[in-house]
Amino acid sequence: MDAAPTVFDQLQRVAALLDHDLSRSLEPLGLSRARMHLLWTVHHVGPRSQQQLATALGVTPRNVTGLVDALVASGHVVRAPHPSDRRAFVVTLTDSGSGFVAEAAAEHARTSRDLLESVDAGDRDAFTRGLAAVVDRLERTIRDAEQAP
Amino acid sequence: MDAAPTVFDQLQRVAALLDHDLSRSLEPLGLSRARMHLLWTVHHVGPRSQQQLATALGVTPRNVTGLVDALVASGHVVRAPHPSDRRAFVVTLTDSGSGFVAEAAAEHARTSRDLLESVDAGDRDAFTRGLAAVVDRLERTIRDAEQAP
DNA sequence: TATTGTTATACTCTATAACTATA
DNA sequence: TATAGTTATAGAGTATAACAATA
Repeated sequence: MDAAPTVFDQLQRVAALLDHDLSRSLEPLGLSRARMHLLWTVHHVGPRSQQQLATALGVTPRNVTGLVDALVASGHVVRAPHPSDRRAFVVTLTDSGSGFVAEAAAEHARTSRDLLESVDAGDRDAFTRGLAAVVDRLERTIRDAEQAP
Repeated sequence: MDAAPTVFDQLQRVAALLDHDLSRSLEPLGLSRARMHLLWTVHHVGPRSQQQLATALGVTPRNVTGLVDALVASGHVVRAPHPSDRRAFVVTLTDSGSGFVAEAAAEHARTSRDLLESVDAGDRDAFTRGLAAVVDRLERTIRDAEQAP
């Protein structure tokens, strides 16, 4: 018989399940994780140049070109001319793109409520605090690892 | 100013951070996530045929062919003849592969301990219970969604 | 000279379909 | 006939490098 799963195991399991759940909800709408991520980022930081999006997403500018191409083709974003720099485009959500992000946000809120309700009422505050602490610790670990390579 | 992050947001953040951390630790060793997943699976379920690995990993047999090819080339696994079915191979870890999995397991244990220690001592039990409840809920949600498509 | 986005090229992971050798 | 694994082909996501237009 196996030992009890560690916190790491469980968090990995959560990651896999979230990924599975997200992909499942996105697929019928013809949107991949990477494209949704770009859509989501544009929604949250506002219309930006492809360079800025590349930085925000942590991928190369070339990669953003491909993702924006696909999202333009599917009608979720448009490339608008940059007001002061004729080399650059400003990537902006269409109504369709905005509606899509709003729907996704609503579903996230639903899932969030369900997940929190699945936690015993007396454990909820401690769980929430613990989760925040874990996020902090992971962020710090990664920052440290990147600063001293 | 943004509202406080939801449980969903935080779990997604954890997923992204874990992914980042794992990729970072694997890259210098020349192992991708997908290959490590196969290695890990062989370690946990024991030497298996490629068909069985495909089922365990939730990918196509063709995909397993490619991953095993790469892991054979890097010396982490070998294809042994199946004792009773001459069509099949049994994928087995080499010493190098086993050593690698052991190292990864040790690092996971370390990370797990660090993460749990980052949670306030009084919150730890509730956090652990809450995490288990969330995993259960996610698994149930996905199972339900797959049974009634 | 430096930056923005693109073309060119390549690699990994993934999938489906057709094929070979065995069962 | 059915199964195990492979070849053939395709597509998404990612990367680097070289190049055009513009800053």
